[in-house]
Amino acid sequence: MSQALALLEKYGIRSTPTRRRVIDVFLKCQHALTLQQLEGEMPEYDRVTIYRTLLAFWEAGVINRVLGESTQRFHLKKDDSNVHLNFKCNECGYISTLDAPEIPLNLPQGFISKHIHLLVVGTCSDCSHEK
Amino acid sequence: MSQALALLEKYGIRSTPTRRRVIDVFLKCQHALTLQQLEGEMPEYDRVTIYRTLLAFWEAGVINRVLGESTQRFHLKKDDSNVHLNFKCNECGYISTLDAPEIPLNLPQGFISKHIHLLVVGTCSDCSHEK
DNA sequence: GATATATTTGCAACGTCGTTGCATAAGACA
DNA sequence: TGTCTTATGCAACGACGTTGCAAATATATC
Repeated sequence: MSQALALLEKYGIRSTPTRRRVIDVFLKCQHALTLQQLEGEMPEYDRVTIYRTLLAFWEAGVINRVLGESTQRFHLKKDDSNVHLNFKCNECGYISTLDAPEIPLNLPQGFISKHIHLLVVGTCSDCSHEK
Repeated sequence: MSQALALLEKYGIRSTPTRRRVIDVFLKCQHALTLQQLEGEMPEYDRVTIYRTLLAFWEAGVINRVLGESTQRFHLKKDDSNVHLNFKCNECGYISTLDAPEIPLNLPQGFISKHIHLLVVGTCSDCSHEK
């Protein structure tokens, strides 16, 4: 069974061509993708359908939204951690998901943290080596 | 001299009614604001003018953008730290700027970090006390 | 203080993006 | 296979960020 099918089954989501295709694209591209990028990778599918597919995936917990960008980006969820670390390279623009460290948060009295979104902006290894 | 005027002078920005007003609004509201919220607070000024004012402030380093929201939010810069910590309350929706801790980032080889944006999502003290 | 120059303002308008409604097509289940 | 549920594609909307341009305003110079 394909990896895509296995994922859909794991999260209890109906298998359709669009959905299998979206997962394949995510598996192929290792960085976080915008809706537009997905459209570009699978032009035979409708924009709205991809949009709704992402919604369904998001609700089911298959993917994560990257916070920190004007246009939304998504990537397959790696683990169930509450800490989400993404790295945005200013040179190539790619957003990669990294393993999140423990964050020593010192929130003021009364504040309750549910999710921690970390976006680190800088230069990725590919781009820093090129110089 | 008003606080607004002092700020404008400090950053070498021309003083105009719009700009002084925008700063006053920021000083009054302690949380991060969207363009729309600013419009609401100063309806006698044009939407685009406020937009361009924010642009100018942003370029001059007067304000920071909060990353992590679909609609952009801005707040007066507190210090020159590279770590930006904002807290979004899921109940009331307000975004407050908190003092940022040291982040023990363990980036892979070759990654260079310039800015660290932290968005903590949860419940703020006001909303958690209400229950 | 008056004039010339550089910036800012307000208005109109556009493009992109996220989103919804609805009729049709396709998956699930008996 | 037939029925029911869910997904798809198309059209279209609204919000938001953005630009161009002419008029108004701030700053510099005399």
